[in-house]
Amino acid sequence: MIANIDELYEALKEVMDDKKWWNTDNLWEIMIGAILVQNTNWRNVDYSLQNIQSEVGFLPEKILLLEDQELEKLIRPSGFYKNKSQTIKRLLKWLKAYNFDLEAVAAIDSSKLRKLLLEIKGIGYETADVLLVYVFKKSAFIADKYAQRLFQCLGIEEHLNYQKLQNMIPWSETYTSEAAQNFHGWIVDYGQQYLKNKELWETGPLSTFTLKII
DNA sequence: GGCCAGGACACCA
DNA sequence: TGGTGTCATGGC
Repeated sequence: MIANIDELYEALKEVMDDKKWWNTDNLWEIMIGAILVQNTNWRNVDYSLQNIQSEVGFLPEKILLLEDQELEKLIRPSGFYKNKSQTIKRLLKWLKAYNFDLEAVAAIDSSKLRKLLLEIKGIGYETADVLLVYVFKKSAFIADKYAQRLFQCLGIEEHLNYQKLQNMIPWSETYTSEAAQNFHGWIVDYGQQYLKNKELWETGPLSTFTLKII
């Protein structure tokens, strides 16, 4: 268990820019981007998002009307396009039962909503948490690869995976959705700047941060 | 030309 | 529960 997660939050806040992680307020774009970015470079995702934007403008009804092959063609640049196109359709079909009313879905209790999202094939822990935090404005700690790398660098000895790290973090829902977004965004940014290799890590401002492990 | 990028899943022991 | 192969593209 990590005892000073709040100190890490403050330390990141101190050294990182307060930029928005997504360049859009369109929740449907964020949702689809969250699926497309699975194990994929953001640049490639951007090509796909532009294709979807120009073809159907992120309207969920229109996306569901696309033939499988049409959707696959639009998202081809971001890779794994057969899997991802089906995941997008499954998620949108699930949301159709709520009349595409994202506010109604967001009203569902956080842990129940997480379970429901995880029942959708193609949505795993990370994507579910990203959707919770960025689309449904819930509070959660996103324990992605960059977070795992960061905590590994900070001295966690055992090999981490998504669940292990998340279980080590006593995440309090007193953190707002915005705080959860900040935390995640800062960690990813930090990872891209300072977690490429050991030498880089040692030049970073967090290399002297001391994790309290209990 | 090999390697990587904000995963997820089926299959196996 | 935990490890491994598979799904795929574009940029560096």
